[in-house]
Amino acid sequence: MTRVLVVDDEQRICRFVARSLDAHGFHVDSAATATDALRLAAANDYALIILDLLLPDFDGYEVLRRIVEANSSQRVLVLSAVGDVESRVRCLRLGAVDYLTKPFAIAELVERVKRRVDDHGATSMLRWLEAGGARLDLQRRSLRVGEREVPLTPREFELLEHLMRHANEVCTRLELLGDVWGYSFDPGSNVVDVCVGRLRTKLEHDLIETVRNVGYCFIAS
Amino acid sequence: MTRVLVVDDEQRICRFVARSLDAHGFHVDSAATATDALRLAAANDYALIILDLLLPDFDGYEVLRRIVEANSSQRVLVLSAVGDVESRVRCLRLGAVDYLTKPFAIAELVERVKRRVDDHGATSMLRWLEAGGARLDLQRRSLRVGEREVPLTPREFELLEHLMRHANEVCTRLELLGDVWGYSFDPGSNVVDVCVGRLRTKLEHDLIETVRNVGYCFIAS
DNA sequence: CCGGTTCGTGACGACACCGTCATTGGTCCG
DNA sequence: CGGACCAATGACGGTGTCGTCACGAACCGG
Repeated sequence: MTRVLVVDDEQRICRFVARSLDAHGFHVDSAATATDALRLAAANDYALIILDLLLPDFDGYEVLRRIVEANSSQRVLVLSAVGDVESRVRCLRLGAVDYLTKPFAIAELVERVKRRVDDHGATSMLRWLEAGGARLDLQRRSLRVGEREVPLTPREFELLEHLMRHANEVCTRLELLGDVWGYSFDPGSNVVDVCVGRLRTKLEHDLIETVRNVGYCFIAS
Repeated sequence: MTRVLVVDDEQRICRFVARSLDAHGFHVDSAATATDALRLAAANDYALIILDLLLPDFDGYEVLRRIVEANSSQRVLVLSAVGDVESRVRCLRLGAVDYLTKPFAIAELVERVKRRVDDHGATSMLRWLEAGGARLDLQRRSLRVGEREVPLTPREFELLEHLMRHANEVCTRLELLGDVWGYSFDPGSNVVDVCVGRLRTKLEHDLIETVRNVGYCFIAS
């Protein structure tokens, strides 16, 4: 069973989250202090660690740093009361895979956990992603569609990587803005649409489907 | 012992290369046809395959494609009589790790084989490279030096990656031009020097040493 | 010490990237 | 059918990247 560690000093939240994840088939451990968290993280192999930044005995960033330093492939989802951009980028730079601000809807947390756990297998470094006649070379950051080699800009690459990693799933604009652009807010423009448009002309088959009012979806079959 | 496969239709070359590599401590298998090569590649785990593009029974590019397709982490060094740029980039795009034109000095081949074999362990996807107080994040393509996060341009990243992967070894300009710029010729300008210069200002400690008349070397200690 | 070669660096310009916006085209619903 | 909303697209410009070059500094041999 997939193991997940929840780190939060509030017993209430810990139990709440644990119960919800448990109901979705995860095996959940929990820790209320940084010391416990680090000990458990070192002793077990968790698919994901859900880490509250506010802990009694240690600075949250420091805990994150140590966890990732000890095991660089450890995936961490940060929970935080502060939602500002600096904190977000700081965590992502330290190696977190996602960042969610309190208060949060439990449904969203579960969704994100599922997604990040699924990532786990895929992220562990394949050489390329392949779907629908398109092959994305993750090491060379290039795209081959059919027999032709198509150059991608960095942004286009990151966007396409995200879409292909979640092939056949709908990715919302906000999710894309967060994961590809690093925004935790809506810039109020159509950046995503434009970038998707540019990708489409390069892919030349309609591999990216638009889901009205929601976002986009890469069609794998 | 490190296993290497030599694929060449000329018996003479096969034996010659095999003997030289054997003398340097490699366990060498050889194949004279594409069919044999594919069979052996599928059956064994080679640290490196040295592949002549000119084979009696198959197109060399096709063989390369199949080898890499069957095992995307298989490293292949291409030997070829044609030295033009198109062939080179085509092979590298298909997944080759190096490209050497015939005729070649056996010493150079041995050197390259050693280097590419050493790569093997390092390349198999660490999260980051760390040396001399600098940490290069291979997934985020960013650099952390001390406590500061320094942005790198794509070129700078690739150059620094190469230098750090071969820390404490001298990298010649030609080697860098080949591996980082994809040139198989000398453009007759000082691109490398300029790019190294830009990197140095970002690293801020003199981690990159210049080796007069040869090239550059990243100092790890 | 001197001349030649090699290396470092600042300036410049071409070009690509990418976010914005306005306009057009599509879709849904009353 | 018409209006409202949403998505697609072409144009534009700011900004960053990167190769080139020229000039000065460093180095080396005689």
